[in-house]
Amino acid sequence: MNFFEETGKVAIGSRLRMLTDKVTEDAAQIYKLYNIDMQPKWFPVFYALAQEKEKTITELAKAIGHSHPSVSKIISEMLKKGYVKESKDKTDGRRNVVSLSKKGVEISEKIKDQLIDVNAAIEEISAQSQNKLWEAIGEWEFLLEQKTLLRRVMEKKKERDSLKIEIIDYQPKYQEIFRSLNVEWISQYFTMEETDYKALDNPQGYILDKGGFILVARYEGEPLGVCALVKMNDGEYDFELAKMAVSPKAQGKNVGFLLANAIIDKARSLGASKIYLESNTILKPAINLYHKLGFQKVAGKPTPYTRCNIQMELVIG
Amino acid sequence: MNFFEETGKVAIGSRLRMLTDKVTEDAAQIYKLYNIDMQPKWFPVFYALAQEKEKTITELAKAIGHSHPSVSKIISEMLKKGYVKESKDKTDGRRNVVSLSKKGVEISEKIKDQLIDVNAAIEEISAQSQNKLWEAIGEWEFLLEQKTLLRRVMEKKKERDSLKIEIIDYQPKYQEIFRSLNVEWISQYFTMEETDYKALDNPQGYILDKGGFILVARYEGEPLGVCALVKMNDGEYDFELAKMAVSPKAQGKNVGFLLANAIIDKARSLGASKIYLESNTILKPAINLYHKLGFQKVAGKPTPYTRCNIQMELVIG
DNA sequence: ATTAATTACGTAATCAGTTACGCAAATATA
DNA sequence: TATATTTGCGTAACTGATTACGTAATTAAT
Repeated sequence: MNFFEETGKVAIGSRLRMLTDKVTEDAAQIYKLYNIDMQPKWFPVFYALAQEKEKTITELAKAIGHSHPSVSKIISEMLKKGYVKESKDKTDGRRNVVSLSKKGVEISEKIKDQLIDVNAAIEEISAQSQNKLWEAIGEWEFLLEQKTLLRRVMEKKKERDSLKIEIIDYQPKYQEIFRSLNVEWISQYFTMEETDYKALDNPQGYILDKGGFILVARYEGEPLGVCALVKMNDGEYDFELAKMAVSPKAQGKNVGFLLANAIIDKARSLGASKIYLESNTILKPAINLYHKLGFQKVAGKPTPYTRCNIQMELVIG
Repeated sequence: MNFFEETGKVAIGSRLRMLTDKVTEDAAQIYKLYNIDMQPKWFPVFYALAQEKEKTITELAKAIGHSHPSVSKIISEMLKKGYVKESKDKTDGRRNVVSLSKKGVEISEKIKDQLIDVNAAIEEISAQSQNKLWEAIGEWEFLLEQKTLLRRVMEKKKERDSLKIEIIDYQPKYQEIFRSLNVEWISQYFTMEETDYKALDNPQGYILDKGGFILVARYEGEPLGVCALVKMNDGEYDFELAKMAVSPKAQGKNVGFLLANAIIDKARSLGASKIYLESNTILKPAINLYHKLGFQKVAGKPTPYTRCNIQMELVIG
């Protein structure tokens, strides 16, 4: 089980928490050292009020990055100590405008020395370290703002999954999976049609022998996606992309994208210049995928499928 | 009140907390992404067990840096899920030995991919930043281990206070404070003696005119500490350090140290080679101070004070 | 062999935050 | 003008941690 030993950096969350605790734990005693009767958790609110004089509960919450009930509670505690005073906003009766009381302003005077010393202590630690914590936090905040950890992990997962997916040529043993995967989604959203059965029951005769191709996507050896390139006897298009199906088991693994990409490559290698496809706008993820791949909406082509309500083409560059 | 604007770095605690929150908040969803039924708070325990196979509650608590009740609760939750199993230690009936169950081991297999991806995501963030958070945390942990934030702040306070303290020569207007500060501590711990009154009621005649000195420490203009150097008619010692008194108001401000240091300098500038003093072991802070200044215990000198149970001397280098 | 101190650990109470919810005031919309 | 939506904020319930405390087992000291 020593696999875990190599995955150290996932512990960054824990390490951050522990450091936060260590930095924070002395706070109460530091106030005592300066004879200031204040709870550490009040400080951000206090600080915000000292800077801005007047603020409503919600403004304070936003300023210090807490929820408003948290601020509400803190204010009621500080009120009991007489450090702040409340007053209703004249023009907006919902707002509770909070400001430091005379006693609060006195405390803010007393606290100055403490802030100077704490600041000096932190600067000392910074000066003694090679790596700048303050700046590093800033960078992490920025980077996580740009893209959350969840999103980054999702990308990494997709990347790694892609490596596990192999796209291979159709073989007769895949006829069953080719059929079942397609039947699954077609009958989920629509009903199977005559033309479907022709292609799915006899891919060899109906697709391959006519100059088309079928590709299969395998994930860890298991076939979980299929896609066909049907030769078209048409002056305009070389192939039709059809019978694309991915198992629900493989959802979110990028199988559709890899499969479609491979089939386009195949068409390109065969000298095709234009690919056609038919779909239905109910199938939003599919439409998005086609769009991402460069397909553009076209109209006017006759189709044997009743479920077709959108037609698209891709000009191969 | 824009003073506060300049004291930015005290906010390091808040910034750390917020970053911790941000890094942590996606955790639950990341588990969901991999279809792993686990609460984020279980992970450290899980991880520790995956590395070491068997551990008691207390060992786990130490390993993950939580309190033991916290681990106790987590284990009982994981037990309900069937991820761990408990068993009493045979040789020590108090110990609750915990290990992963079969189901737990299965989860640990499933979780590997997730760890790889999370790790990759964190490495990506690290690679995109100039400042190294991971290393910076390590340095801070080390530095705070060496000396806590509280201790550092205390030092800064002392430094700053020292600057505010001035040591000046005795003037007649300080006779009252010289008397009252000494009476205060003497009568708190002992009773005033004949010799005390002589010196305190008439410092001019009893100390200064005989070739002695008195120094006064002022904190923000207010006299809060006194110390005398009494000329001795003795073949061995030049002066006696006596009547040192610091107001309780100035406790913790290093006044005693500065005062004693100044009086030793005074003696040195007068060509003294040995200073003597008398005290009582009840007065621990005072004895510590004398020790810190280099005074050594001696014995055998006759003394007029009944409260004296320790005698010390300093050889001036 | 008692007695005292220490250790392991579970339960209870507490704490500092959160989310959920509901009321009232203000604002937007029909 | 009536009605719906949004906003401000307080209360309540929950969460993940803590400290405090009690009990039982072990170890040390007399």
